[in-house]
Amino acid sequence: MARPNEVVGALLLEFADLLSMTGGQAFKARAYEKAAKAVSGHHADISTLDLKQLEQIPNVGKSTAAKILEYLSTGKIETLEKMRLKMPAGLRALMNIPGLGPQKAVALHSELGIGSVEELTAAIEAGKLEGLRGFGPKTVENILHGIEVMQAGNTGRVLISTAMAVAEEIIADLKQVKGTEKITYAGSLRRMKETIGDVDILAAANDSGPLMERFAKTPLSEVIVKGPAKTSIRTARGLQVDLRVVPAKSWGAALMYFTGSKEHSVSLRTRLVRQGLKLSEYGLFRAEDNELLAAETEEDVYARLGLPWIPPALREDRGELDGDLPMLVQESDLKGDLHTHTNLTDGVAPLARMVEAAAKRGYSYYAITDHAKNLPMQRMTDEKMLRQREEVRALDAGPMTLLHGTELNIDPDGEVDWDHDFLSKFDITVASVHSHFSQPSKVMTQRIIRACENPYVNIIGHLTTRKVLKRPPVDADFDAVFEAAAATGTAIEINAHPDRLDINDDLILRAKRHGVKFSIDSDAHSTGHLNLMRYGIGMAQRGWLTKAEVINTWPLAKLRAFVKSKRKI
DNA sequence: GCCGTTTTCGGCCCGACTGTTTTCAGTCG
Repeated sequence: MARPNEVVGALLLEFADLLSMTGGQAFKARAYEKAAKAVSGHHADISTLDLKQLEQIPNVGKSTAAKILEYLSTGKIETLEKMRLKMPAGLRALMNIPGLGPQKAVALHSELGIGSVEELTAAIEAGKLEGLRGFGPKTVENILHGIEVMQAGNTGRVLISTAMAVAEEIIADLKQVKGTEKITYAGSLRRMKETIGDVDILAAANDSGPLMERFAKTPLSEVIVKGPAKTSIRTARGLQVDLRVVPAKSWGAALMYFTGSKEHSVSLRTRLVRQGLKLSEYGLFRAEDNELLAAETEEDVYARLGLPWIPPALREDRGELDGDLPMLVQESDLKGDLHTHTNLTDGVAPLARMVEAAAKRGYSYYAITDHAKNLPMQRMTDEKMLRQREEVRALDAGPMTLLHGTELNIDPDGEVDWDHDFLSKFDITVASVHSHFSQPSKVMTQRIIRACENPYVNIIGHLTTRKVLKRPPVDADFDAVFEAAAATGTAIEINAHPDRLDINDDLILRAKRHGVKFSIDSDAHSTGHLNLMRYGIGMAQRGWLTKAEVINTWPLAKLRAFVKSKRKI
């Protein structure tokens, strides 16, 4: 079952949508949207909070707090129920059609009684929209196309790696255009969010024409809008890509503007309005006389606002404007990878190739952690594992130190594959849940805590076992797990594979509060996967992590001491 | 509905683009 925070967040969002459809309440709707986001992302379980504590959540006031309490005690929110009665359930789905917002949705309902996507399609086919104010032939055509796009499942979010590949390909192409002074990706991709809704590309050039022309001709894509400052396309796979072109002198302000997040920008803007300033994509200006104060670099603009440059991963309005910023962990801080596979189990590359590729990354240590024997499909045996250890020792000629480890299976009771004697011969171990995902929360929690208590388990791998956009996380009391991990000296993995990104930023922030240590690992099954670390680093940065909190940035001696001290418990 | 160095009322980011409009509303990010 989902956390109460997410359930209530979704209800508040529905409330916001319904409000925006009734019109004239735009600010109220926005307030509920903000509250919804704050509640979903709040670190504490809202079902454990009282009225006062609920009101402490930013953007949650008396009214929303009361609604949350009402939901927690009765299972529903009376005012929401009443609003639902006024609007057909399918009307909200109309807003998912690209180009169709709340105003048009409600017009379709009040004028023609349309309350679902099916009814809208039928009405268009019957010509009923002709003559309806605001619905000219072009609009109707766009709506039909929007329905097609939506029904093809082409409006959702994509993995960050998918978006990154598209962005890097387009940028490489547009770099060739004459007159392009700078070009980079911005938006949620630059902030390293786990999924990406659309790709924002920013370029600096005096004349935007050639860039826009070239971009509009991107193969296998359709143009959504095209103008001198902004052009949007949709790729065949349904990913929207926006290109903005600004003069080089506005680069910093524009990069800030298009990097967002929206919440960060709004918070920043609200503050500076009070100082008599205003910020747009063209620069920071004094409000009274429009004097340009800063624009060329992000550093300039933030500095003029009395702020340090804020790393994109922190720009989520989670307190980054309020005080000291952490020295975020960087990819160059990583001294090794502690979770990797070879073709002895389900990897595709032999040991020597993996080691060679890892050495090229400049690591000072590298752990081989093939699957353990209780995962039958991997056909692991004691003998195979011991033979691999000999191979690892033979290959270990430095300067990169090889660690022989394994990825253990946390069985349904919290036990792992081998006895203490066998386990004690590994240099380091990862333990992960690979089956029985749907245990009740209490059982799952105890299961993982028991693994943490095993003196030979050093890292819990992909804790929630979720697959991004595919499989939900397991149900467990993660705060209890983090408490146990911190107490036993067990690190929690940040699995860098873009399919997993497990744990994610929200959980990292919660884990941090318990004093947990982390390990950022590629979980590589091929040499190419070693380079996926960038996504794990992105997630760690979004979780405000510093180098000191990440065990694979530590020197080898300190890492070995971390393993050793747990075995003494 | 929420918030506060403009603090219990009055403002809430703001610009680009499209379509329909005859000066602007709606949508989007």
